[in-house]
Amino acid sequence: MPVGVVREAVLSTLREVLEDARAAGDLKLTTLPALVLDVPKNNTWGDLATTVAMNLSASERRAPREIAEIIAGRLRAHSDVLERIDVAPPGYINLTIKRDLWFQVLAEIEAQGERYGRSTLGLGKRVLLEFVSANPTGPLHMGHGRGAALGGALANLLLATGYEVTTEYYINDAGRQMKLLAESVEACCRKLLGQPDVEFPEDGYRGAYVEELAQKLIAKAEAEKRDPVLPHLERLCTEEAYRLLLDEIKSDLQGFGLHFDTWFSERGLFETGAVDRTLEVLKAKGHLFEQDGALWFRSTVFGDDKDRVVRKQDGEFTYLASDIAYHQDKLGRGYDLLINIWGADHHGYILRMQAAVEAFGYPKDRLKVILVQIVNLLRGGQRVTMSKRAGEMVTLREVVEEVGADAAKFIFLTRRADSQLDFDLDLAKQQSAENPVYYVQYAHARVASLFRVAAERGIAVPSTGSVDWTVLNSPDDLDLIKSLSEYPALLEASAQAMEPHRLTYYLQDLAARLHAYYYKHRILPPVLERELDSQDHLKPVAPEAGQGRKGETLTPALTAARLCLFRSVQTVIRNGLGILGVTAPERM
RNA sequence: GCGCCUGUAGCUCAGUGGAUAGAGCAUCAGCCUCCGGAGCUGAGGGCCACAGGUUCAAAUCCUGUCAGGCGCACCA
Repeated sequence: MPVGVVREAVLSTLREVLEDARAAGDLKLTTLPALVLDVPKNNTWGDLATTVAMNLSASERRAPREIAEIIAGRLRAHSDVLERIDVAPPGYINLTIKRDLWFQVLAEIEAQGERYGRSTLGLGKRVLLEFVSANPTGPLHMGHGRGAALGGALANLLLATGYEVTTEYYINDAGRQMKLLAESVEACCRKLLGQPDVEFPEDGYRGAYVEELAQKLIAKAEAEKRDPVLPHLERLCTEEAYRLLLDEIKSDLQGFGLHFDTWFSERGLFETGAVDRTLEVLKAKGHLFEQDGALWFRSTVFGDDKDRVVRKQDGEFTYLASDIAYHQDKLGRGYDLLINIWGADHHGYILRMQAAVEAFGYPKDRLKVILVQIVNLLRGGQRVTMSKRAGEMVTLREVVEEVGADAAKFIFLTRRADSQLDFDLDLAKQQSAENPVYYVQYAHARVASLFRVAAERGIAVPSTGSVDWTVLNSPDDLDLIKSLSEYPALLEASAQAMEPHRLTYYLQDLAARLHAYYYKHRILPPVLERELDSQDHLKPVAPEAGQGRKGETLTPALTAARLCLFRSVQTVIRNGLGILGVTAPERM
């Protein structure tokens, strides 16, 4: 598994040493444990640490300390990779990496560029990621936005770690909600056409967008010269209203920088008879029964709390029926894993959907549901209330227009999905360090700016092959490189946990290190005013004239090495932001 | 009542069973002759909700209690 040159070198060394120890009879090693390399809490202890000795203690029936000493002794023969090996109580093995190896990280980043960090962890497994899937009964709101940001980032993350990902939006364009929408719009139309006594459906959709929709439909009917309009209303409202809303959803998502590979229609499931066929399959397998005039799915067999109705007394299918058909369809398309991102208020549906998955003969973990907790919108520190019924809500579009897609996405991804999120509109607009997205983007832009200045002065950013690494000898240099080297392992861990938010934290940390380094160390030689020639062209001063903040002498070799280092940081920030779906600007 | 999620610094939150629990904000004290101050440095601040248990090792796993959020339809 490619997790960067440093970890790969250490892991293979460790593996080799353990094999040798077994061959020599030093250790029994009946099973080879999973080798985990941690970054020690205190960087004076070493660069990487392994707890393998402590984990082996039980099976070897020896003190962890003893085992650690055996492994450490053998590791000391590998001075090509490891500079120092220390055993710390109760059985840590702390490893200090040979300096030369660190600089290979920069060469690796240069060689791989935008591919740096990618891996084959997923082994090409096929994943179907379904998210947003909001009913086309109104505009997208902030909760959808969070699901959208998470889904987009997760898709990129899985793609980067070797999965084959398809993104899909399930359109609930059938059923009761659609009917309600049609009735609501129709009532609105009639009112607009001068029928003041029309009854607005109870539980109908209100809000300004319904009226806008009504106006659009009337305009459309008139444009098609349908006169009178009234007889066409019902058809228009059921056939056209949701399509217009769906178009808006599509354009909102596009404005949010999201792309879906497939749009799957619920209506289609009914039209092709898929729902009927699905129920036939379940019936044949003995998972359905009739009671009180309704048709039930015996989901309790698979661990659900109670059995569920799939066809009501009145003969109509429930939402669950088409949803089961939809999931059967997905399963039938041959994916290794189905991932659904749902709002936390749907958590009660997980068991019954997994029951359906099992009923079709698949393991229930073939379906993984990620629940996203609610978003609280804050303005001026006050909660902005959102009520769909009353039509008061802040839409995703409005927020994106106000704060930008980048800030919105990044903020959505600064929390675990499990955690409720306070979205502070004022903070999101603020362009300062308080706003994490600007902080990270600024790090990228700052490097770009530095390169522009360098170019103006005729200083090229060299390739790693021509750089003398021995000049990068401060702890700050190594700290920065170590952060860069952690990126591939971080991506793998994030993908495995399906937690893109880890990446936002990593990027903030990397950006902070870059800003600190930049402040502390000079990269380009200073230009003194007297060096400006008559055409105002900047000329570099003599190399030996440059003094860094700490009094270090800035040589051309050091400038070259640091430019190279910065390019690597820039690449990693750009790659990371790319996975989050956030742009990496050259200028801000 | 049952289920899911959450409880970590004054606030908002990170923290893949490992060492002395971290970041941002807020507070206080500092840093621009120079590559972008949209930046940097430092200080204070913690019974990781509580109580048991598992483990060589628990903020992390298990059980219970308390508190908050969200669900418990022949709606979607």
